[in-house]
This record gives sequence, structure tokens and C-alpha cells, in this order.
Amino acid sequence: MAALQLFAQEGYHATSTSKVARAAGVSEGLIFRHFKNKEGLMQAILDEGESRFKSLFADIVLETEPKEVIRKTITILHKVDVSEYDFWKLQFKLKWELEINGDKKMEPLKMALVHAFSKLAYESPEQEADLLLVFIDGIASAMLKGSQLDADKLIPFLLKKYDL
Amino acid sequence: MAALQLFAQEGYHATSTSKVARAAGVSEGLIFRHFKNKEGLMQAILDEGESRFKSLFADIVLETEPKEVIRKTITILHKVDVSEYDFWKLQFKLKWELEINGDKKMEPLKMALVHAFSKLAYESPEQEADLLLVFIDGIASAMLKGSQLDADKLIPFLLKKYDL
DNA sequence: AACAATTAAGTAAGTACTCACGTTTAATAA
DNA sequence: TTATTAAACGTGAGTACTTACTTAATTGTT
Repeated sequence: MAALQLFAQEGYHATSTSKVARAAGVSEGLIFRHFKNKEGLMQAILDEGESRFKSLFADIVLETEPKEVIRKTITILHKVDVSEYDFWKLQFKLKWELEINGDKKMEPLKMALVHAFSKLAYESPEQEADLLLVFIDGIASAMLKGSQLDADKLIPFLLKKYDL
Repeated sequence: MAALQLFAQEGYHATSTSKVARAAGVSEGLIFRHFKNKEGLMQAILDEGESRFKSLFADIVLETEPKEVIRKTITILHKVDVSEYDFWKLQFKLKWELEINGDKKMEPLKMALVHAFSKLAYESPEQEADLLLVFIDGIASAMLKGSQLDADKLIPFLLKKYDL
């Protein structure tokens, strides 16, 4: 649905069900028939987010070559298309607005990274993994917020730091 | 004011002026006398945020020793007290909810970092600065969101990476 | 008395949500 | 093929309540 766009632009609480209905070109009642709640509508979007997260990570988690795990993690942002920005922006926005903890979704990725850094004999694999994840999250945030940050220079720069 | 706490907990749009008034123990009308708008109330909080940002950075920007600039940047989070978490959480929350660009506030810090990395003969001072700022922002975000992330291990780990 | 600080009681517009009603779809019975 | 039927789809007007904001009256201070 195109309701997503509204949520992404204005946020959850600022987007009324009547606005969503108008934007989607349907009656307001239909939303409640279909999703029961405003919360249900949002939950549907959140669920979609979780599955997109998983398919984004799938490629990395299955990788066995440790250097590839790291390389794919750093370049993961290249795998999301500009047309999906609204969607991802909403995911980040909701994490703040509704205080949803996103740690759980990242856990498989973190484990893969810890494993990879261990194999490469890094001194503190867990910290290395945390650091890299903070970085990915940070760049994604900056991009989606429309920051000035030049991700296209930063990502190659990072790859170099990890000898990739 | 203690209105801040409400904004920080629930967000801007989810916090009504009547709630704020009740929490602050004053009449609702007084808020509008004093701040004119709900937006004015928030702007006051935002302004306070900007000044706290500045005083937090002041120490770093004035530093001449390049290594100290980097060290102080990494350990800047140690300078904010737990009692101020609500305040900072709100600043981060509003950046997402109201799409406020925070780049400008960071610019003096970034310039200090670029300068420091240049003096230390790093290859890409600007990228180094960006990277470090993304880290700081990311760690702060994680802490304020109540993530599991162990910042007390990550910060010393980072210091080590920069030979500090 | 004069003047600012504060309030209680409004207001119109919006909010999430319900419900009685019509319409389309699709499977079965003739 | 048609006719019947039942569910799913969809609507629009209504609900009780909340929203940001106003204003006339009341309080406190000098």
C-alpha cells in the first residue's frame, strides 16, 4: 500500500487514519476492516520490514569466507534501491517513535561477524562486530535522514581499513 | 521544565499540551502565554539542546593537541550524566520525528577532527572525521535507545584503535 | 489602583473507530 | 449455461473523545 509513504514522511502519530485512507484512495472504514487497528496497520508494515531485513542478511549469514562476510556487510547499503528509501526510513523512524528495540533483528548478522573476525584472528571479535554494526547503522541513518554525509566515499574508505 | 520528560518518553506528536500542563502542574493556557505555540515549546527545548551541544564541544574545539582532539571526541559520551539522558534522547527523537538536520551542529567538531587527522598525517582526514562522527552518533543512539550494546567496552576499544 | 501572572471554561477541528448498509465475487445447485 | 446464496469487500455517515488554541475573568505583586 501507499500508506507507507505517509507514515514514512510524517511518522506514526502524525499520520491519521483518515489521511491514510485518502492517500490510498479508499474509505476509512476499510482500513479497520483489513487491519483492525491503526496499530495493526503499522504492525503489518513492521512485519514486512522484518522479512526484508532477513532477506537482506541471508546472503551474508550463509557466506563462509570470513573476509567476504565483512565485505558484504560493509557494502550492504549498496543493495538497497533508492525506491525503497521510504520504506527503510519508516523502519528507522518507528524505532525511535515507538521505542522498538532492533537488536534482535541484527543478531544473526552480529554472530556471523563475530565468527568472521574470530577466524581472522582479530583480538576482540565481539567489539569489532559491534563497531562495524554501529557504523552500518550510522551510515544508513545519515543517508535516510538526508544528511550531507558522502557514503560513496566512506564505504570504500572502510573497505580499505579492513584490507578488502 | 519537566515537560521535557514527557516529550522524551512519548515523542512530540504523542504528547498533548494538556498532558504537558498537567505534568508541569500549571494550566494549559499558561503554556500558550509563555511559548505561543506547541511548536514554540518544542523550539525552546531545541534551543536549549543547541546550547548544550556547544558547551559539550567547546572543550574539544579549543584543544590544539591533535591526539587530544580525537581522544576527547571518543570519550565525549562520558561527559553526559545519566540524569541528562531524557534530554538527549529527546534531541535524537526529534531529529527523526521532525526531520531536523543535525549536521550543522556537528560542523565545528568535524572541522576540528579534520584538522587533527591532517596534522597526524592520516591519508583521508575528511573520511576519518566522518567515520568517527558516525561512530559517536551511532553509539549515542544505541545507548539512548536502550540497546544491549556495551559502550563501556566499545569506547576503550576505539581508543586503542587510534593508539590513545 | 495598576499591571502582570495565571486560570477555568470554552471552541472548532480532528482523532481512532463502529456500524448498518450496499456491492462484488465465487462456489454450488438447477 | 443460469440462478441462488453466502461470504468477503467496500462505503459513508455517525460516535465519543481529544486536540491545539482562545479568551474573559481571577488572582497575586508592587
